Amino acid sequence: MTKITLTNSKTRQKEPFEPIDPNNVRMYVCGPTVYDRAHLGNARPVIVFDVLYRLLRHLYGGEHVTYVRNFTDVDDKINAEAQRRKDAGDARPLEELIRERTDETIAWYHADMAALGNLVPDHEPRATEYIGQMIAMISDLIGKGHAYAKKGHVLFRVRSYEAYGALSGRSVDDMIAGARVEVAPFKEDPMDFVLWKPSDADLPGWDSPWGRGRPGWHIECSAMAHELLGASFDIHGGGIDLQFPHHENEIAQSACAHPEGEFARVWMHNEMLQVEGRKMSKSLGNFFTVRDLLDQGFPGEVIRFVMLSTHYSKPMDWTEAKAKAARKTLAHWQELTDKAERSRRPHLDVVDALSDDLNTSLAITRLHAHARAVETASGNERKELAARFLGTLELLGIGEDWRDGVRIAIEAAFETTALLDRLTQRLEDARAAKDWVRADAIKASLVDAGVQVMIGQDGVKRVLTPDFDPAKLEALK
RNA sequence: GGCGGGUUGGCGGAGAGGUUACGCAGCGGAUUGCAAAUCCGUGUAGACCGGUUCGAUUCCGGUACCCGCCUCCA
Repeated sequence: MTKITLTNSKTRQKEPFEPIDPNNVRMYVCGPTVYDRAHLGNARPVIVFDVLYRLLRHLYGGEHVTYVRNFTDVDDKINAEAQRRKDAGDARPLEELIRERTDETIAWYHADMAALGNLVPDHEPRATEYIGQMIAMISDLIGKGHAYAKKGHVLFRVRSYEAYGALSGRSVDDMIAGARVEVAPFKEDPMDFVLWKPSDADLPGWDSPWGRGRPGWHIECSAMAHELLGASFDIHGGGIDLQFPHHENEIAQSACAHPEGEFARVWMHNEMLQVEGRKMSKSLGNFFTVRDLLDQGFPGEVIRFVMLSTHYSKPMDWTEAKAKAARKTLAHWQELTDKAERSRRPHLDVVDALSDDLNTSLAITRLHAHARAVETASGNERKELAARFLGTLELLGIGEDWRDGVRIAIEAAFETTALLDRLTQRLEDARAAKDWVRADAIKASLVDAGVQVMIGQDGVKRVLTPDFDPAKLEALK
């Protein structure tokens, strides 16, 4: 079987991947805080780890892989949004407003991530549904001397965990010297972090041994990962920005609470996304959500393709030029696989590329070669190659809705098929009559409306391009 | 200050210590009524300075510049 290698942040090395249990390969990826629409940067880890999920499913079997991605629905940004609505005159209790906000954000997230061609993980736990497990874990940590309660807070005692900082390559002393730590009077050590914090009356809270309060950010992942995947599991993923402090703290909590396990064996971090060479930020005016792009007419698949064209370990630069090129490539590939059946035998060299630390860029390179092979083949061989090509694309989550020909769907949607047929017939007639002036005029107007016209041995073939404008076509009646 | 990523031909972007990456664009050709699409061919790349080596863009050291994280952030 194909062997996977993955770069493990924990060891900073590319290592052969050996699942703890090949019959149940387990991965956990940090999901979104559900206070607003997912931005483009949020989409990168989702797409990257979706490809990993697909690869694992392909190699180990769909029923032998468990993928967990959480929703963080306890957070001060969520509280602030709910409070804003309350201040705006909504009379309902805050709890209800929060639930409404998180519910609607999760629905958006599902829609947007589906539009990008991502599979839904096997479990999508919400933090609020695991408060009991978090409280139990915190109590356990206190019992073991790794945490302490003070003034309604519970803090993790960083000095009690020797390996703290190993994942991110930092030492506690260096970080304190670096001085960017919050000093709070109730902390034994400035690096200690919050496991539990008190909530006043107008904040969401749960009863606990330390009074009414809410969990700190990091504990949820430790609690949910343990509940759903056990004390040891295979892969933990997320953005590189989470490496510290979030993942470092997760490790500390989980390792101390469950010393019998090893928590995550392999840690994977994707690099950040940039936009036209700059950090995406509201202040630079280049901030946009996935939904913004979709609404601007970028197909989800194009966004996905651009994301996969850069290796996950490198900064990814989103540019319109890349999107344009991706659109062109995908249009061609779609044309190649039009009406093809999907084979279940993907090309091995692409599987190999993905198995080599998820080298999606190399996988795409190899797909180009396969595309050419389809193009140059004919008859049954072409049919077979097209089927395998389509089956290979599935590993990248591309082409899943091409099966019946999106082209046909679009034409039907615009109710232009009949009109197109008529115009095509007119072109055929003009050609048959060798009336080149008329033929050229018809062709030019079709091209102007965004219809690609291809004249070959067996007549006129037309393909709708992304620039297709039904209004212009109507004008040709 | 600490930690990390990057620097490859016009643009994007990989692998490999020595033999063509690949894609887009460009150029030449085939094909075509003309086109489009496609196919074939075509690129004096590897920030800079040292080192290791028979040989480095690839390994090692240093320099410069760009980006990010260390505070909520994927």
